[in-house]
Amino acid sequence: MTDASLRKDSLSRAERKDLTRHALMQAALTLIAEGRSFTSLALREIVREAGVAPNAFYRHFRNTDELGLALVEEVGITLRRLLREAREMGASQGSTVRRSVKVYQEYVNANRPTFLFISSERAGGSRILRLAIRNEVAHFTNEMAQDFRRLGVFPDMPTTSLQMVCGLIVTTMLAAAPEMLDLPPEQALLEAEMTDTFVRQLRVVLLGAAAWREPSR
Amino acid sequence: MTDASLRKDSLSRAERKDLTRHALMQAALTLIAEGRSFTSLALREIVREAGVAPNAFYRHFRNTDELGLALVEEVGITLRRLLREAREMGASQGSTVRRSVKVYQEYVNANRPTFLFISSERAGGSRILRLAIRNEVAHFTNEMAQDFRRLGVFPDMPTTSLQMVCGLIVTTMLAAAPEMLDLPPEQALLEAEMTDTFVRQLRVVLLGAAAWREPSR
DNA sequence: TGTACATCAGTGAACGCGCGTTCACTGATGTAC
DNA sequence: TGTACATCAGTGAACGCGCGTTCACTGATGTAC
Repeated sequence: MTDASLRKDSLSRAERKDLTRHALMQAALTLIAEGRSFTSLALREIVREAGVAPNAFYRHFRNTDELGLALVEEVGITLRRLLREAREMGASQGSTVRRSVKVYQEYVNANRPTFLFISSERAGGSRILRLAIRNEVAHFTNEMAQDFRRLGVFPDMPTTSLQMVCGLIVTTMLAAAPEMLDLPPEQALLEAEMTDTFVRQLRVVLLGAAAWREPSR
Repeated sequence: MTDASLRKDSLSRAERKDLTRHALMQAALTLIAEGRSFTSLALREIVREAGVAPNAFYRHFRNTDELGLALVEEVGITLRRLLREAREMGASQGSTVRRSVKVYQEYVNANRPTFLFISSERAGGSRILRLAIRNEVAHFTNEMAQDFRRLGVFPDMPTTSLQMVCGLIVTTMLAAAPEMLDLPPEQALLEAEMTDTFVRQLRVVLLGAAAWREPSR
C-alpha cells in the first residue's frame, strides 16, 4: 500500500480523523463479513478490529447505532453504483434478464458485507436503522422506475404502477441476496438452480407487468 | 385463568417441566414483541421475563440458539395454520386476492411476535437458525403449491414452475410482513396504501404466472 | 396401602469476563501574533 | 520565519454492571418393594 492517502504523515488532522472514522466503519463491515450481525456487534469489538482505543470511538459516533446510520449511507451509494453498472451493461446479445441477474450476482458477491448488512438489518435490529435502510431501498426502487421509463419499458404504465412493479422486482432481488450469500462455496449445481429460479421469477414479474391493465375504478 | 392446565397442583413433573419450557419460549416472544431482536436477547433476560432462575434454563435448552430452534418449530405450525385459514376462507364474493391479503394482514397482526421473529431471523442472526427458518418457509411454499394444484390454479403448469411462482408469492408476503408490523398505529391511510400496493403486486405475479410458457429448451 | 429411596426441576450464591462509559492525560497539528 | 498558545484525536486506567456458567443444594414427585 503505497497509496498517498494511506501515508499518515503529511496528512491534515481532519484527514487523519476521517481515516479513523472509515477504519471504524470498515471494521464493522469486516466483522459482518465474518458472519456477525451488526445488531450484536459491541463497541469494543469494533474498536479492537479497527486497532483503536475504546474511547476514541466517541470522537466519531455517539454510539454504535450512529455508526450503523453512517453505514446506511454507504448502502445508498452501493445500490446506486449497481444501477449504473446495470445501465452500462447495455444491450448485448442474449436474454436481458439473465444478463442482469448475472451482473447482480457478481455485484452481491463483490459487496458481501454491504448486502449482509442490508439483508439482516432491513427487518431486524433497531427501528431507526431499519427505517433508514428501507428509505435507501425506496430510493433505489424509484431510480429503477425512472430507468425503466427512460428506456421505454412498459411505456403505457402510469408511474405509480411502474414503481409498484419495481418494488416487486427489488423485493425479489433483496430476498435472493441472503440465499446467494449463504451458499456454500464450490456448489456450482445449487448455485445454477438458484440462479435459474431467480431468472424465472423475474420473468414472471415482467410478464405480469406487460399484461397489467389499470383497474377501471 | 381457571384453565385446568394452568393449575400447577395436580400436574405431573413432566407436565410442569413442559409448562416452564413454554414459559421460556413465550418470554422470548414477549421480548421480541417489545421490539427486541431474538439474536440480541440474553439468557438472563429471558429467564427474568419467564420468572425463573437463570440456571433453570439449562434444564430445557443448552443455549439460546436451541431455544430459537424450538421457536422455529412453532413458526412452522403458525404458517400451516395460515394456509388452513386461507383454505377455509373459501370462495365468497369479491376479489380473491384482496380477501387473501386481508386474511394475511389480520393473521400477521394476530401473530406479531412470530412474524417479527421470522422476518428478522430469516436473514440475520445465526446461520443455523437462518437455515431452519428457510426450511420452514420452503415447506410452506410447497404446501401452497399443492393447494394451487388441488384447486386447479394454473393447471397446465409443471410442478417446478408452480413452486417457483409460489416462492415468488411467499417472498412478496414475507417482505410485506415487517412493513406492516412497523406501521405506526392509527395510520389508516398509510395502511390502505400499503395494502393496495401489496394487492397489486400479487396480481402482477398471478398475471405473469397465467401468461407463463415453459422455455422451449 | 405404607415406607424408604431415587430422581430431578428449580434455587441461591458465586465466579470471572467483557461490556459501555468516564476520567485525566499526551503530544502532534493548527493558529495568532 | 519564529514563538507561544489552543485545539483536539487518540490514550491508558479505572468504574460499575449484567452477562453465561458452575456449584452444592432443596424438596416435591415418582418408583420399588
